[in-house]
Amino acid sequence: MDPQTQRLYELKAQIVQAAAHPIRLAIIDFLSDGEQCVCDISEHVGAKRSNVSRHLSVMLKSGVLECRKDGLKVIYSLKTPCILKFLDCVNDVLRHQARQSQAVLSRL
Amino acid sequence: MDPQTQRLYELKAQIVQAAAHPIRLAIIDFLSDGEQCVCDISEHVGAKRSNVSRHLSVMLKSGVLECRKDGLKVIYSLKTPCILKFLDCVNDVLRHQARQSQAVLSRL
DNA sequence: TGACTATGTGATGCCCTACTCACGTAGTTG
DNA sequence: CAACTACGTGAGTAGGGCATCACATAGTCA
Repeated sequence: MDPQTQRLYELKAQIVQAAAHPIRLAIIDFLSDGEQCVCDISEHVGAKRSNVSRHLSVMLKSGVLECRKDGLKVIYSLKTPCILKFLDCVNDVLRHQARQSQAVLSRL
Repeated sequence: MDPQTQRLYELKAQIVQAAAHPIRLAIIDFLSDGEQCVCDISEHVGAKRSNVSRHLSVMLKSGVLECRKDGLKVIYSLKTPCILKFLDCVNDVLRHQARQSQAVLSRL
């Protein structure tokens, strides 16, 4: 595999990695309804502000989110609508697995 | 956030995590052309067999891949076509970022 | 049966990530 | 200015992921 292709996979992996955590998935889901400040996000996902802040910075860095300041608050929002399609695909996979599990169990 | 919702996010994160690595992305891409044995996968992605074997088992465990034995070889394949849509979405995000970067640079 | 091939796996070391605490900073409000 | 709020971040720690080596296993073929 040539270096350029490898580099491309690294970039893709960075994006996927940005979503590969329960809290981060919950944040993305929450933001799909519209922009939110850190304190509301923190309360919604049930994690400490400092922790949420770090997760947000990871997603910010990898280009999944963007933010703006509004007085004291910092408002985060999804940067691309693509990321939601992304999650739909994950749901598809999960449903597919569930159906398969059920098919196996029905033979009992 | 109630425990069931949280559990659901954990399941989703496990699937996303299964794809969140350059080698694993390369493997998924390679398998989109059809099933392959470990040795061919290993050669294609340019990683040691033992390492590839571990990556494969991770994706197998999280339901992204499936496998069958054929003589000495073990043949791996994608379990759900959904996972390819998944990667298309990642490409969308990447392209989106690239356009944005280019838009910024064009102002030089 | 003995040599060989393809694959999986325990053990190890290293590095990265996630979480928490404590503190600093920026902005608001009285 | 003083108190307060919202947020980010350095330090420290625990845990997990990844790559590698060495070895075990299963199957093939002469």
